[in-house]
Amino acid sequence: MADGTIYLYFKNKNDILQHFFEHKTKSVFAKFKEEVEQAGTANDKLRNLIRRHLGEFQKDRHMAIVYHVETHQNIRLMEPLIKEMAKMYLDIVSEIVEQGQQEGTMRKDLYLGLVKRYILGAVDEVINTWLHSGGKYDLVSMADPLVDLLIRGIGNFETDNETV
Amino acid sequence: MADGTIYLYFKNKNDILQHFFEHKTKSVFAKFKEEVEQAGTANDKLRNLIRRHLGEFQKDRHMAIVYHVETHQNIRLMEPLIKEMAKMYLDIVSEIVEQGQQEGTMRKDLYLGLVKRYILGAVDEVINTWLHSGGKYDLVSMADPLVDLLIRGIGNFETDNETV
DNA sequence: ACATAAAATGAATGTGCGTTCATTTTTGCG
DNA sequence: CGCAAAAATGAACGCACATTCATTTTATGT
Repeated sequence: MADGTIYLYFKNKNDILQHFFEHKTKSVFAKFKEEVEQAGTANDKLRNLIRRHLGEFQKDRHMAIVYHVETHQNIRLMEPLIKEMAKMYLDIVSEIVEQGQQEGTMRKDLYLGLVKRYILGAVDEVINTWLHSGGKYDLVSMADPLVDLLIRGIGNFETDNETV
Repeated sequence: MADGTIYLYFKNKNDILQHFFEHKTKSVFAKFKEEVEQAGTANDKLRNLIRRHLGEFQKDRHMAIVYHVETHQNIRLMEPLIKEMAKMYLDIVSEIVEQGQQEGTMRKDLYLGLVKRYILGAVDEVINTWLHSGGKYDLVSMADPLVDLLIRGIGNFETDNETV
């Protein structure tokens, strides 16, 4: 494809990014929701979500790079779209956490906005590290240890009371 | 200051960033270490570290912006310096976690490399959200709730056995 | 096979940003 | 002051990258 060809289909670079993200976002979030629906417990939903999140970014490195550059730019070309994505992620996380709270498996005293940043931040950093390693190792294998951290934290709170 | 003046002191833009980060990194990590030394328990050290981390980024918005843009660029101008910073952060986190493990307040089964991404990712995301909000609210006030999440996670593991 | 429309091409142009350097301004000292 | 050295200036340059458009290539229908 020649340099100018793309301008027959898109207005400018911003427009290209806009359409690319809009398309990709729809497709990826549909998959996220699928994963969440397929699982029963909130913990399983979170695990599936993050596995899929890492999986999709591993599968499409170009998307991963553009996403990471764009979301951390000072002046973002696609501010509204990125905000919409953040909102969608918040919704998914909220749904999972609220279910977990009803099940009694997740804490009641959680500020959902912060939990979303806590989860998305950790996932993004894992992806970022992977990207800058040149994508040598399997990204999805990070999912389970990461989810374990997200749910249990780094603190040690003995689970069994069998200490006699 | 005129456009060209800075080139009397630095070779090029890369050189400017290099020196800026080198200087800033030294100063900030010195403060981090101070915070860690001042606290007794591992939990307190982590809380101090993150308070100071958020505090320093809040105090110097320009640094925060450049840091966030640079560390997420595809081709990073200062790859080695950024890697060095990541290493320093890993060292601090490792030191804290290892102390916590000896105290019995932190889990023994932790992969330190992942814990570093888990912590740094969450902190970075909190800063990123703050930056894109225009820095309207107090960033440091996020420290305590965030540390609580990092240590305890989002899972609900009843602490008291007084049920009955 | 030919005509016409549709699509693609890539050289040329515009633009923003990093960088240079001849000139101007400021500083320090007798 | 006066004068030389040091520092600062900002117009001008160059380069990378976004964009345009006259021309060429490909597709479609009769």
